[in-house]
Order: sequence, then structure tokens, then C-alpha cells
Amino acid sequence: MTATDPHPTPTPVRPARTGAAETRARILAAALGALRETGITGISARAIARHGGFNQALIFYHFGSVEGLLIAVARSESERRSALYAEALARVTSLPELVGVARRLHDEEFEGGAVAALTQMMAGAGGSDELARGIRDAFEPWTALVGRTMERLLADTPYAAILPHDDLTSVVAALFLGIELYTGLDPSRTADSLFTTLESVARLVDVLLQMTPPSASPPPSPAATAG
Amino acid sequence: MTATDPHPTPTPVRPARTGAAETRARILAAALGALRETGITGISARAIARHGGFNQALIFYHFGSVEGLLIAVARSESERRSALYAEALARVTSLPELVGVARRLHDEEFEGGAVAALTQMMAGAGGSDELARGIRDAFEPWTALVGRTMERLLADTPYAAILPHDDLTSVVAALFLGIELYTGLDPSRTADSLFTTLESVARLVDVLLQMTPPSASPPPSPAATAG
DNA sequence: GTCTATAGTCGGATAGAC
DNA sequence: GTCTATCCGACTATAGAC
Repeated sequence: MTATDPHPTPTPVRPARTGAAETRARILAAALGALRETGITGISARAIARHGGFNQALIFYHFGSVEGLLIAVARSESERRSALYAEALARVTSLPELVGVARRLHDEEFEGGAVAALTQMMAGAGGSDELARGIRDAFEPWTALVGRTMERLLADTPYAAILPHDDLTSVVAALFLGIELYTGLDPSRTADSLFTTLESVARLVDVLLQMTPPSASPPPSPAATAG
Repeated sequence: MTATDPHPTPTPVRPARTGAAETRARILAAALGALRETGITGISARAIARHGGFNQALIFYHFGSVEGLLIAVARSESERRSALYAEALARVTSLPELVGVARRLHDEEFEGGAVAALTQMMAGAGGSDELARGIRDAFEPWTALVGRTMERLLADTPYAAILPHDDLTSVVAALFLGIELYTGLDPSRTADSLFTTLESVARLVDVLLQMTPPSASPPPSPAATAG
């Protein structure tokens, strides 16, 4: 983003000083920023170019189309988030810890506007199958890591047999996704107190996980609801 | 805000056969359908008019702008959902029942594409403060009813004191919202198995609600995580 | 209340100069 | 690889006929 350097350098040591990869990165960053600030409805090649201070035609040269650029953004974010989550979730062994990690990640990601951008793209995915696939891929590392965490959490409990961990993973992932959307809708309601309450809930459930199923707990029967 | 009716009709049997309210309803329905099929990115006055088979200018006559129409759609959906939820949630007294109701509502609403439309508008809200307020209002009856339900659920338990029911309401609302988004992203993954698993979880938590807090349960202390 | 017509703007995408 | 210039289509919104 810093050095544009468009002068006619005769390419000394570095093969191409023009920097195609550098430009691509610039465009990706600008798209992310524009997405965060104007939302998916305000997105356009011209708006992105305006936002990043480069020429609009570059988007089509490097990414083919605006949609192609958005897909590239999704993949790029996927890789970045993957590294972030892997390190953070590696040592999680309890539900309260998982919530704590989610809170910390939320704070960092929200700060950078990454969640807002992904949320916006998510809605855009409704109009494009290929974009939907891109977003799905972008979430894959996150859901995979949550999945492994859930598996580890249930490993030594009697609940592993009755609670399919892939469904549970989807539920947890959906919860965190929903929190992003929900808090994004109302600026006066911060995610902070939500996570605090969620931590209390996690503590309670965590205790339950250490116990054997009490008397009135019919796992496979879908009818009995303690009323 | 409903009856515009400014003409000097002598009101025979049917007040006005021209049907201003009727046209408004047609436009609202078309907007909902267009939102569902093309998503927020594909929305436009022309697309909505094409979808409903009427003239594009009618939108501006009746709603001022496309954004004004979307806000009206949000309010309209708010009222419809309010009635739906009130009846459904009135008799809910347990967590599994709440999940069951949510599942049934999800099925019905998803069928009609209402959740998809609201999801799409949600993203659109990122670009318009007034639209955001409209969507927030549209969700108010739903969250209010979930809130009352949560309050009732916790009423006779020792957890009422340590779990703020408004935060809990937000978490539950966010969860259901997230499920809509999550399943909408991947057509191969139905919400059905998610709800089934959620019902199992609800049964377990429901049992916990009937119990007194076990030994290692530090309500206000934020540090202790049973590890 | 509803229609046609149109002014004015903006966006996607490409051609071709540099 | 990057820029300027441009075509063309789609859009919002309004004016005015009916």
C-alpha cells in the first residue's frame, strides 16, 4: 500500500519491480475496506478503486470481474483466519475456554472489520453460487477447528455417543455467526455482555459435561420433554 | 400509516375499487419475492416491478424510494411474524419445546422464503441506518417473545439471578439467526439435523435447569474454568 | 392511481495507448 | 502492468399524459 514506485526501473535484482502480486494485494485490501464501509449493496469496481486509489480497470485485469475479486477476498480471508484460529484453538480443552477464545477473536476481527466484511459477502452469496462456494471455503478452517475442539471436549463424556459432533459444530459455528450479525444490526448492543453471559452458560454446561446423565434424560426418544 | 385514501370516494360497498392498499400489498409481496430469489444485490425498482408484473414508477409513488419499500417490507414482516410467534410461543415452558417451536417456525418460514428475505435485508442494513432500524423493529416481536420465554424458563431456577435474561435472549435469538444464515450458505446441509441435535442439547440443559448448582459452579467469579 | 417517456447518473467491461 | 477513453446497459427518480 505504501510504495507505488511506477518509474521506469530497468529491473535490476528483483525480476519485476512493477509488482503484480503487490497490486493484487492492494486491490484485495481495498475491496475488504470498501465492503466494510459501504456494505455489499454499495460495492462496485469503481467504488473499490476509489477506495484504494487505483484504476478501476485493474480489477478486471487481475480478477476478471468484481465477483471474481470478492471470491478472491473470501479465499484470502480464509487463509488468514485459518492461521489465527489454529493457534488460538490448539490449547482449548473446555467450553468456557472456547467461548473465551471466540470472544478474543471476535474483538480482534471486529476491530479490523473482517467480520463485517464476511457478513456482507455472505448475503452477496445469495445471488451467486460460485461466491457462495468461496465463502463456504472461507469458513471451512474455522468450522474444522471448532469441530476438532468439540470432538475433544466430548471425548471423555457419555454424550459423545448421543450428540453428533458435526451437528454440534454447525450449531456452535452458527451461534458465533449469528452473534456477529445480531450485534452488527444494533450498534448500541455490544457483543461484550453477550460473551460474558455466554461464558456463564459455558461454565454451567461444562459442569454438566463432567457428570453422568441424570435420571430423566432420554437420549434417542424424541417425544419426552420434561414439562 | 396504512390508509392513504385521499380521494373523494363516496364509499359504496367496497370503498375504492382502484385499490391503493391492494396495490401496496402487491408491491410488498413482489419485493419479498424478488428479495428471496435474487438477493439484496439483485434488488432494484425495475427488478421488483418485473417480478410483480406492475409498473416501476408505482414503487416511487407508494413508497418514495426502493429503500422506503424495503423498510415497509421489514415492518410488514414484523407484524406477520409477531402474530405467528405469539401463538406458537404462548404455551412453551421448556427449552426442548422452544427448540421444537423454532424448528416448526423455521420450516414454515423457510418454505415461504421469509427468512431468506430477512437475511438478505439484514446485510442491506449495513448500508443504511434507517433500514437497520426497520429490520431491528422487525425482529423486536420475535426477540420479545423469546425473552419472555427465557424469563419464564428461568423463573423457578437458581440461575435466574446469575444469568441476565436479556443477554440470554440475545444469544438464543442470535443462534437461530445464525442457523438461518449457516444453512442458507450450504444447500446440502439442511437445518433439520441441526435442530434435531439442538433438541438433544436442549433436553440435557433442561435437566440441568431442574437441578441445584453442583459443587464446582462459581457464578460471579470470571476466572475459574473447570479444567 | 397508474401509465409512458425520459433526464441524468452510475456501473461493468473492453480497446488501445503508454 | 497500468492508464485513459469509451460503449452500452441498468438504474433512480420525476414529469406529465391518461
